[in-house]
Amino acid sequence: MAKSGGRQRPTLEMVAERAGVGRGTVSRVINGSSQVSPRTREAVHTAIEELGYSPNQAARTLVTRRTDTIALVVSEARDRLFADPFFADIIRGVSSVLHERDLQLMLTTARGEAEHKRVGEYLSGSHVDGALLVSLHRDDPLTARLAESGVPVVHGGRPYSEAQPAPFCVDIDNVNGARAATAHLLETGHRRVATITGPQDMNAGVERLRGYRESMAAAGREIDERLVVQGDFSVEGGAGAMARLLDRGGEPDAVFVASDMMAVGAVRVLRERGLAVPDDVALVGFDDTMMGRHTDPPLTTVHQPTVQMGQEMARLLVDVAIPRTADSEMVLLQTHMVVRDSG
Amino acid sequence: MAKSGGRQRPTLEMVAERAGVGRGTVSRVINGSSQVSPRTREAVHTAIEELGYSPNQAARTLVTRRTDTIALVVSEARDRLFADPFFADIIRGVSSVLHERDLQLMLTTARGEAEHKRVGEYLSGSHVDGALLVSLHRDDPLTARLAESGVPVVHGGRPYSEAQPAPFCVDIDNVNGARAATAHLLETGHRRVATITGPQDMNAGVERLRGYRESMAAAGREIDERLVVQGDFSVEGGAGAMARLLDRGGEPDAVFVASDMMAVGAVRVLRERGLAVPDDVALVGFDDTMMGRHTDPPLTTVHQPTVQMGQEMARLLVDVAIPRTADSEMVLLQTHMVVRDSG
DNA sequence: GATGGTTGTGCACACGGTCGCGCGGGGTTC
DNA sequence: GAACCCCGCGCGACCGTGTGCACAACCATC
Repeated sequence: MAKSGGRQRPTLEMVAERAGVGRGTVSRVINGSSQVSPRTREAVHTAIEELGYSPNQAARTLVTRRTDTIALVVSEARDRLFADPFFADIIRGVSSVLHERDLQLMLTTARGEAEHKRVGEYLSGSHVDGALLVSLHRDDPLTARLAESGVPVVHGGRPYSEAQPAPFCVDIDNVNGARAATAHLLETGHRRVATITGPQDMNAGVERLRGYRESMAAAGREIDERLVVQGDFSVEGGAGAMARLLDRGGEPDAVFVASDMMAVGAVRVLRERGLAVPDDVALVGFDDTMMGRHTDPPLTTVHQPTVQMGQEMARLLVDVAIPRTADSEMVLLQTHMVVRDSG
Repeated sequence: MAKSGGRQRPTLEMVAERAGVGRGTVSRVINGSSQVSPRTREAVHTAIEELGYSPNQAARTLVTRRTDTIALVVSEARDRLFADPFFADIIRGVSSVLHERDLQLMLTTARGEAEHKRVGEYLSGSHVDGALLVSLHRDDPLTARLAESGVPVVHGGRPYSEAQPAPFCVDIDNVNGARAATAHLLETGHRRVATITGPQDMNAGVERLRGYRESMAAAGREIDERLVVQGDFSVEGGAGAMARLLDRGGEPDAVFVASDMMAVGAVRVLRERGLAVPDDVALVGFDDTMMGRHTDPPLTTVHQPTVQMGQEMARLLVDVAIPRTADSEMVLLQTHMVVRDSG
């Protein structure tokens, strides 16, 4: 077409012409700038400046096969996704590292067979240099699909099953955290310590329940199964679980709740029933999200370094998984108790 | 490992060969599939299936100049960004619309001259089809830069100054919302209604203050300037502002707080000083984020349709700004009061 | 059976970079 | 002063896809 439109984006060629050099030289200046005289470089730089040139990523990607883009895939329905500050913190951590490295962040959510298929195809299409997978459930086929197509992947939290390959993985010590939380409730003199678990098709949910059981066993307590109810990490799920817990008649005087969001829901239900926190029922959460700091009472909880988890994931992907400097690496982050007023 | 070095991504050419047709035909089948016989199309489709072919986005972008990717740029420091559930809701709305349209979401944060320059260059580099700008401050040079380079842009919230062009814009009626909140406090019998404002280098901050002033004027109240303190939309900012408000001695018995996050901070400070909410000091927030629902007491606030705002932004960008079916369009969303317990 | 119209397909160029190859010229060494 | 090096740079072949254009094949029409 004719150059009618006027405002044409400048190309390498135009920069080269203006600077009085060849395309290749301009390219060299922009990238590694290996072998080029200071004088020429200067000329090229001013030409770039004057034209307001910026390289066309598509053209570059076509030949280098690098996109300088990382995908963050969250396996949740969109409306649940951002309801939990946990994800916000992950994004924050990931974002900060990618920013240092001059990489872009692509945000994707997917839940269910169909969407996972779509996302899998997309990611396999060399649109991104690698992918970060978060919040995987048991039946998520994404892991296998990506492994097959050779896309570098880092998992946040281990997949549910050992069968799913996760050579690169950043996780927190869920078992230990849950153990500490439960132990805290036991040590503060509570007789009937219940738990509201996370979804049992996620590793984090399973492990936090295991920690609870281990801690109870270590203290020589039998577990009344009426005191174990399942939630889904959401506020409403927590509320529902707490209601069921009370209705079952196990008469808990303390609850280890496997996420802060659920704890928020639990507190609401307790208050509705006229029960005081922590006097009638003590509560310990998990995650230490912003929510817990500002509820009433402020939540005693297990701090997990969520932002750091995002950072480590990004680092592992960019520094190890993509360059393939190792075949596998696992980062395990520790938790610690944050004692506030709820338990 | 680099096993199967032959594991080459299939190209159009390979598909064409397998289907016994020319490259062009395959391309036609994949895209508009305008003029191609059913028999040929079938053959091509099975060839695609068998090879697991997926088009190379970079090559396609290079010639079509379309990336099928939209950028969401949040003009805040990264650590403040996701601390506010407001942004989470925006992302949720944007994401849902983009998903329907088969578009990808690129997430970017930028604060300050240098970062804005970088982001501006990046976005001008035809890496995305358009951009969504959120949380602009007065001095943000991004708007002008992008307008100049011809990148389609939709603003979330009007820019601070009329001088900054924002042909496509989705905003909420801040003035009306603030008016309603203030009026509510006046109508419930409060004598000395103060306000904690948002940052005054942002339009939302300015307008919510204006709504407060208008409402006070309409009720015939003089404004004691000791009752007007500035916050920054954050929890800590709200806490600091509330402390200053109390220290100034204006003796407020109610406060319109220009964001829920600040209200959370304000509640904390009031409690620390032994003041009851709402009995000693009533509070009305703004935003109606998840936080406000679970604080104690639950926050009376001005609901703004944040998710919908994200959706409208995405729609406006994709349906109007990018195809340029109109030169400008402004969407104004209404707020409504949500009366809970804090005021 | 020749002709015209229609439909479907192959061909080749363009998109804007990267990178290896090869060359010219200035500095060094005998 | 000539031979040699090597640094700095231009040149052109790709990367994989979209698309206008020419053309072949087919059917209908006279």
